[in-house]
Amino acid sequence: MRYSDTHKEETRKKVLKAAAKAVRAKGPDGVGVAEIMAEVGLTHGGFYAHFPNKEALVAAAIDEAFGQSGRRFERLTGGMDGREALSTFVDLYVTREHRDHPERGCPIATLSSELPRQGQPVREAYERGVQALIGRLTRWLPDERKGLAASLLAEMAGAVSLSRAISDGAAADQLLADARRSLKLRMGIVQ
Amino acid sequence: MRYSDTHKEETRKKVLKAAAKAVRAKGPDGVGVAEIMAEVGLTHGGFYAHFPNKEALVAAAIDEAFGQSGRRFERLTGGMDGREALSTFVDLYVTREHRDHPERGCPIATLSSELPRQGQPVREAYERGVQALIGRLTRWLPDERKGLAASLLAEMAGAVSLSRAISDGAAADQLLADARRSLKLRMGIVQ
DNA sequence: TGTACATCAGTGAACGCGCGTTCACTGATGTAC
DNA sequence: TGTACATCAGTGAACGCGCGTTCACTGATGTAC
Repeated sequence: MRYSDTHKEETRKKVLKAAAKAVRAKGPDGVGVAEIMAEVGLTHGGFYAHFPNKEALVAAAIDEAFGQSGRRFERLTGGMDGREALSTFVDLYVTREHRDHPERGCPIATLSSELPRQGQPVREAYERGVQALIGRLTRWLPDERKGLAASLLAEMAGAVSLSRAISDGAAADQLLADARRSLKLRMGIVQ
Repeated sequence: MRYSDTHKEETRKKVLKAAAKAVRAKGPDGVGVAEIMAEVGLTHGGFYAHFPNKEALVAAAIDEAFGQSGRRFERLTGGMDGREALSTFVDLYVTREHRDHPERGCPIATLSSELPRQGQPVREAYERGVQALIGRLTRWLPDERKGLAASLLAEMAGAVSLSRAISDGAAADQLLADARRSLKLRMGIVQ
């Protein structure tokens, strides 16, 4: 063979990472096959040796994006108890930093509204990611509040999402601060 | 003149309404000029007598969509005091009905994530709509909670948006019920 | 009153462009004999 | 050991399609004289 045994797999991973980045930054419809391949240093024709079509790439990219975010949060909350982990999570998620950098943020805040209109494989990948995040929050929550995970996640994503529409920085900060306070109350972290 | 004095204005309004419907159902990038004109019974070439370009149509359609929703909520809460209006609003907004029918729902829940990536005129129209809704909520809230309007709206839109990603109907209903309870607590409607 | 001209919403062919997808080909290397 | 052939990731031209936009034209009616 012309290339090493792992070469093809490595190329696929590079394509996937470039696609995950593009999906975060521009949404599922903002990803272009030729653009992604060029970013990896290849031409568009080679794409179909790795993925059957664009939709499969987008679905895989969404899995990858959720995977990246998940691993990041695992790393940042590793060794913490539930209470501390939740508090850290809220303080990382519901922030000006997250508002201002969708390209490295949570896929939910970036994709929520347009995802219901995507094809089934893409919607399934998205739901897998959402459920994984709900699972993570559920594990951290005390027994009597475990059922709230989904609605807490909705509040977090909604706050970041709406804050991106508000051009007045101070008002956006206020929104985020109010959301953090509400979330921590609901989680039982503060009174 | 071949047409009545108001004919052109009427046509423009029909185009705008069709566009508002399409924007709600398919997002800003799902609106096609030819499709919208066909829906009104015209051909695509005539479009440019009414709008300078597609972006202007989308921006106007978003204004129109927010206007429609606003008038609907005004009608449904007319004559109520703040407390009752807020409660009614939450019970209309954070529901399975709204989750299942984005095409007649709030533009925020349908557009939030993709709007930051739109051009300036579209983003401005969206922010106008968001601010109008925040204003409406603020008027209804008691003095000591007025600042919470934006974060309450974020929680409502986030709940509807995320519930659309959850295929298990019972889990989605639970999310919405939890959100309604949290919202009414934060509004001071229930304890 | 009649005729020539202006007006203007709407028509539909055409253009340009981006983009997903296909496909014949390349060229380096492994394998069969 | 040498030669012919198979393999396969990647190339790049080409195709089809959708879509926004342009533009010469239509045809009904109002207006000037």
